[in-house]
Amino acid sequence: MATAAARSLPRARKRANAAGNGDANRRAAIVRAAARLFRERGFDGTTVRDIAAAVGMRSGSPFYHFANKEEILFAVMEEGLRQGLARSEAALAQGGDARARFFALVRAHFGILLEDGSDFIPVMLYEWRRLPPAYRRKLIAVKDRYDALWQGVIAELAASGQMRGDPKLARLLILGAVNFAATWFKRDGGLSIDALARASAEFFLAPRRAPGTR
Amino acid sequence: MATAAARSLPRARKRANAAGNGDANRRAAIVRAAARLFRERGFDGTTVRDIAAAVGMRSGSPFYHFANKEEILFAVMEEGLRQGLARSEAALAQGGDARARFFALVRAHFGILLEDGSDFIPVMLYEWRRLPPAYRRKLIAVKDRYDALWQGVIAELAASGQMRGDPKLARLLILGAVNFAATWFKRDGGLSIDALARASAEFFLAPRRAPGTR
DNA sequence: CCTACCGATCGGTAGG
DNA sequence: CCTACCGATCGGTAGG
Repeated sequence: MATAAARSLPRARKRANAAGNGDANRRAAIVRAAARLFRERGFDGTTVRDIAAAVGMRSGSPFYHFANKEEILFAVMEEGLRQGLARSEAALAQGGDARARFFALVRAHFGILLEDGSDFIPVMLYEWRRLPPAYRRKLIAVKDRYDALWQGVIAELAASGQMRGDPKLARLLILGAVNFAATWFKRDGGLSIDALARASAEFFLAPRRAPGTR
Repeated sequence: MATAAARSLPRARKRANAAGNGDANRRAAIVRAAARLFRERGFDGTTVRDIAAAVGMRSGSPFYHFANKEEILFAVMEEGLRQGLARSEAALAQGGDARARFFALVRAHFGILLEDGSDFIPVMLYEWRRLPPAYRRKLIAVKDRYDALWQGVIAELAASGQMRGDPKLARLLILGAVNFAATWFKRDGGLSIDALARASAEFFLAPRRAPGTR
């Protein structure tokens, strides 16, 4: 998790971390504040001074924790993928048939996008181009694992006639539809995240045959 | 179309336009170049110098045509909506049943997002937050007209059992899925825009009953 | 539309 | 992690 960051940090920082003091908490606070600001104002629209002020530091101090601004962006996205994978795997671990697991995955992903403090994945979706290619490569492997979770469930649904079309296209369309909710969903709009997830999942699935019909 | 810009432009510019010379061409060239750059690098990642250089001007010259950088962004989005509305209305004007018009609308929108030189609407989708609120208000009315075109066709499909779920949610999910293709679709990927549009529209529609079954 | 320029801001650093 | 600072860049302008 800290592999990429560790390579370019000052020696003093590495010592502090090894000593097990509270340094990691400050780093996590920076990442959290940066995620919120990057989501609200974009990467280029957020200054390192903004991030520092949000955690009560002076303007130069974030560079004690990160070699440069891009590394903060990388840390935000890495944290998003970590949380997203953990949450999605937990959803799938509850078991049930393909339909139930699909519901759980849709609900988990809406949560990652729309719940309070869930700024990490939206930043990854909307600021991806700002991340230098060298950093991108490190995240793509993790993104692929995330996509594979979806692909597995969708392929299962397709095989049993519960979802139409090519499974890969289905995955891209479904994830696109869900991801775009980050731009239009308002929590005070009367629709809960649970209800949104349920209705969306139903929309994507082929209608279930009522028992006793054929 | 030029209403918003005209208010804040230098007097010399207004005179030139009224005289009917080629000034408008230079302005259009700036908007086109800005659209491409904003899409590639984002609004904050693009400098006015970049835009000027792309059309063979010196760094200060775009300000002869636009009062400030935000006004260039506004012009890009305004042009995108103008083109998008014209193209969508043309698609609908071809007539046919609701299913055929839905296909035409999906195809038109994919074109607006994915064809060469179609940078205007992607900029609107991905740089919307960068546009100052006063400018946003002017565009929302046009955006609403665009949404209404989709809502009409989708409501018709829903009423005839060819689309499931709440029509408004269906519109948001479908447009989200289509819009997100701007981030993943590669023209050299072997899938044509036509084929993508056909397969996607089929995915969203409830299965058509085969003739002779019930 | 160009020349020449300015004030402000920003990412980043040295040294403690 | 702070103080004090720098070099570069950027949006924008005056005057022609």
